[in-house]
Amino acid sequence: MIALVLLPVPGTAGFDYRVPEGMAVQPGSWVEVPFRKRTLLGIVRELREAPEYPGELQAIRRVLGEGLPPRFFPLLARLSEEACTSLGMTLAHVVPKPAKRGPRAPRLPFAYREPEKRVALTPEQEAAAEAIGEGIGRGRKFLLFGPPASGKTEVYLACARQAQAQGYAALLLEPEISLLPQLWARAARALGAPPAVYHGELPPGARWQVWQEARRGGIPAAVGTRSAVFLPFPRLGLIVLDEEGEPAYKEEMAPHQHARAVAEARAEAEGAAAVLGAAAPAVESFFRAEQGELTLLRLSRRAVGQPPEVRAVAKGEEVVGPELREAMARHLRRGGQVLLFLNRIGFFTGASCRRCGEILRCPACEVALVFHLAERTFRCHACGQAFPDPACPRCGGVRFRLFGAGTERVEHEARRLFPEVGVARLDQETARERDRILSDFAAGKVQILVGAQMVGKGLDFPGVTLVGIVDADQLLAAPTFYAAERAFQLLLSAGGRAGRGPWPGEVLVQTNMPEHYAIAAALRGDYAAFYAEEIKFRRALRYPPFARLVRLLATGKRAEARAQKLADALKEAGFEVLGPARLHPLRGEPRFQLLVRGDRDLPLRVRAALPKLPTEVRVEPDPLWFG
DNA sequence: CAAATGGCTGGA
DNA sequence: CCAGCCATTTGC
Repeated sequence: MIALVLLPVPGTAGFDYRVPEGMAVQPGSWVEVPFRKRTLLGIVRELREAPEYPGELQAIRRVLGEGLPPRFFPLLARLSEEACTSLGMTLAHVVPKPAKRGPRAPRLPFAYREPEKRVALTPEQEAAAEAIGEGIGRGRKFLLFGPPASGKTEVYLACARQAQAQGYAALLLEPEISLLPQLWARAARALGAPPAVYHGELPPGARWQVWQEARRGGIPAAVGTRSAVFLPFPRLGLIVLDEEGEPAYKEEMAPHQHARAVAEARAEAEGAAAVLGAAAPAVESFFRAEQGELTLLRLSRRAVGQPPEVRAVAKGEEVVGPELREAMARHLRRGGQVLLFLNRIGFFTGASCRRCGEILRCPACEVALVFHLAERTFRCHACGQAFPDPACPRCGGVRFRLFGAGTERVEHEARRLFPEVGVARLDQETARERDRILSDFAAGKVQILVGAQMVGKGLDFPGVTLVGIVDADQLLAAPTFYAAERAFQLLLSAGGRAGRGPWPGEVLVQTNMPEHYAIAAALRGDYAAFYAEEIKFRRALRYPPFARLVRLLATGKRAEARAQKLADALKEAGFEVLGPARLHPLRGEPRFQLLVRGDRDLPLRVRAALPKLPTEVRVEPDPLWFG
């Protein structure tokens, strides 16, 4: 007997190995095999009578358990092909490896108390849950569109209960780990038992254990992040993507899959109902709902609290301008809590030489260095290198004019302005203490919480009455075709953190472009208005959903020549190619990027046109970022 | 991917 | 003429 084994090696369809007599191997098994002078783990793709490989075969050393039910191969093979990577590489990233150490209990959510919530559904929620319930077992796909605090989670949980009642598993996804504890706590109560937890930061033992349990059919419900979208439930009834427009659902590593696409493919293949939930859906998803590819379900109003009052105020020289300061004072005086949101970390975000004006940059990455006060050092945010004592590369000067504001500076400002209240900061730098910070905030030990990304989303603190967006304009400058969509999403969801309790909320947006359509629509909480403008722009410039894109990133010493060669070859083959464009180098490595534009089957056509690619070129279908 | 191979440059 | 460097090929 011969086994075709998929190994974590690029550009191969697998390797033939002999199966020793009596060894229990089946498609999907993890096996240990000799490979050159080392030992590798691989997954058996299929068993054959005769080898395809003409040479001498080696034998499988041992079987380490079951990895993946074979019915998943076609989906994963398609994702691999679209990203021009091997199925073996994809499996190595997607399927947890057998863990030697005994499984540890998954680390459970932080210990703040989940506030009691009303359980009865509104008629709208009821109707949505019913429609989705009918899609269970039928592979239907839904877009659940409702403003912040309109009770989407209640609908998800009602659907999960229905799935369970019919003997199906329910999978509930969030874009970030930080959002899992609340969902987990609510699901535990709504479903009568705590759901399993699965995400990329689980220790290997726990990962393996949860995956195996799911495969054996022993898990009725799970919450997780994008990596959980592959959990191999034998009977999957429901997959929910909460905040489906969040870019965190897109995997950065090959095969660069989007959890939404995987969820939909699984819904089609396994008959599960797929629910994409959002207050600000991806433009692409809303468009698909309009086209009838997704069933649109609307929740029209808040089920909890009342809509916040949202205002734009001019962004002047000060980090926290006078209006925002006044509003903070007012809310704090009344006992409210304040969230301040800024999407950049560090203290000063730029430095220029006092003698010659040169901007201080990372010598290996060319990006502007950011000053961090706590560490008393400049840092490159591309490669992470620290520069405690930089000198101007042009004139040797050592005095700098520091400018720009990151979360650390906002925190500092908040402490200076309101010395009598507790201030905390939650961003990448303090993420390790996330649980403690959020518990302190929930307990009222902290009144002002300053944060980046992770503060804007999902968190549900009834005491928050004021949300301040420190710099809305910066969101629009991102290097992506969907900067406006992202800005709208972030403003709306950050704003949705205000007024979730009994007290009315207020949102202040510091901006110098209050008339920009994304900001203006976000101020009114008007997705329809935003969508109407954005879809015109996408159509005019032929961006998704009116085209698909594939990004090719060439790195290494000969990146430029390589990118140019690829561009020429693709143009020759009739593709529409944008670039090559030079990106800032990373750790001294040059990077050049191409974008290819085309229709539905673009990734496969690109793949067919580029039979063998060097490892220094990565291919990313449906990219979101071009930086 | 990491190791092995093959083709070219350059040194004496 | 071969060490050293690169790009390319190979592994089963």
